Amino acid sequence: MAQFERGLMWFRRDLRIDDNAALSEALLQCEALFCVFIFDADILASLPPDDRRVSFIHDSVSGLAHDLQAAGGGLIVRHAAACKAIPELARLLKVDVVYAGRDYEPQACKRDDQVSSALQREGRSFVLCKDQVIFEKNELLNGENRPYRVFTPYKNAWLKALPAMIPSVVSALPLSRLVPVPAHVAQPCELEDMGFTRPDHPIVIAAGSRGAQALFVDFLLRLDAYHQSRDFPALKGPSYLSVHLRFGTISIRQLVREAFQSMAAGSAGAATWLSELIWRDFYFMILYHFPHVTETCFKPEYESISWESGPEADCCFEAWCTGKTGFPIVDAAMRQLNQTGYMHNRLRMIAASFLTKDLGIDWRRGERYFAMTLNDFDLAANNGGWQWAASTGCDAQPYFRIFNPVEQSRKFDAQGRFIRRYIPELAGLSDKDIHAPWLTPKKALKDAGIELGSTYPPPIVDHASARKVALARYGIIRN
DNA sequence: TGAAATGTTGGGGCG
DNA sequence: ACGCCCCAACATTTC
Repeated sequence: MAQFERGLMWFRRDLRIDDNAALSEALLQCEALFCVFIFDADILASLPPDDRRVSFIHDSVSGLAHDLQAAGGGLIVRHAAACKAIPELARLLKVDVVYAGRDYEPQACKRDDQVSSALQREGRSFVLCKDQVIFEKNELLNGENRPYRVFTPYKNAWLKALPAMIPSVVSALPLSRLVPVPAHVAQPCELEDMGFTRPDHPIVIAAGSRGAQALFVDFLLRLDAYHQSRDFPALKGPSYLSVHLRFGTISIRQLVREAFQSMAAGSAGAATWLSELIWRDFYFMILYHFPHVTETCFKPEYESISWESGPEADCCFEAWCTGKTGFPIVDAAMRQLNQTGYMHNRLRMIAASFLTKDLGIDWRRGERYFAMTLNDFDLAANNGGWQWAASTGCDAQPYFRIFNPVEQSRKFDAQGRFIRRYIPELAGLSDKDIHAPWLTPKKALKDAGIELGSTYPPPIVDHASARKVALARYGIIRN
């Protein structure tokens, strides 16, 4: 027996029908269910017109609309401020309830509070369902009944609690309750209508849940080798599913189910990959319990660090952003980001370490740049990753653990294959020389057609001295 | 999910 | 054969 007569499913970061917690619940509780996606004008206003992510979302929304139509329903699409548009639409459609997947970002929580009160003022309900994560809020607490701050014990508790949390079978949904888009609410919502254009270099990953499933199937063939290949940016090691997880075109439960089963069957690759998925849950949890991390260091004492600022620092930051630091692995990483919107995880650590430790620039500036450029940008994971690298976060690497960009390059791109891909002007250097052109004999440079300072920049800092400066900068924490 | 600095050991060259 | 030195290789400590 359904609880409500008419309902509205509001899709946000869960652009799929399969294994969608809020949609499942809405279908079970409503006799008739409308569906909507809002291109939130409040968010879109700050994005450039050719933002890759907007066209990816647009494609994914089209796919979702198609899937809903095929099931006998439909997707209402709007370009508006969501906090107003949802209550208005609820009134127009005379629904009793609005369902959505819960969002843990502070701004989204605020928006959902507004939507909730606006709906309740008119006697409608607003139901948020856990969908983005496996464990949320207080579902995993430590012995003192407090949120975990260290990853390893969190992971152990997570793994122990998992079997009870994940349902192994998804029951069939009453899709016949889906309602098509009523003629009087249909509106055109093409990219151009919203002031956006298709980017010259769109996200290369296929959008929509169909794109996600194809990618997942392909990754499963490589899963067992994940732990061996994932750290080498020249290899096809990662799942590349992050952008799909970001927009919910694939379900985290589906991924975890697969990873857990393979791990139980003895796959070391699956165990390592599952650990990465747990990191994702961990950072969602941290953001939920400690929302101050969006503005300040998780560890308050790290706020007393004085970062480099002024024209010289601005110049260094610019060089970092554009991939002109003179450190090939860092520059290749940043050029991959700028050209594709993706950066390999190992390179994210190297680039973040370089900005904060070698250049002494505030992690928040790097975080903001990644937020603008990463296809898979997610506040919780991006903030967690940056604070980890900057040593300011919970369970961060100790501040004295400083990456040497040349050592990292030699270790993880030994043949320079990745560097050559993104810095073709260095391609002529030998495998040995390509990691540090400034140490290369003059003749070898000349033979490779390189002139430091004109074809490729000299190193922007001396790592050994930058390291000492960083230790002194962070040393203030000890006193 | 470091790397540098420092300490220790042992083989080999050499007088 | 022996002591001495050098230094690579490895281990431990430190940041």
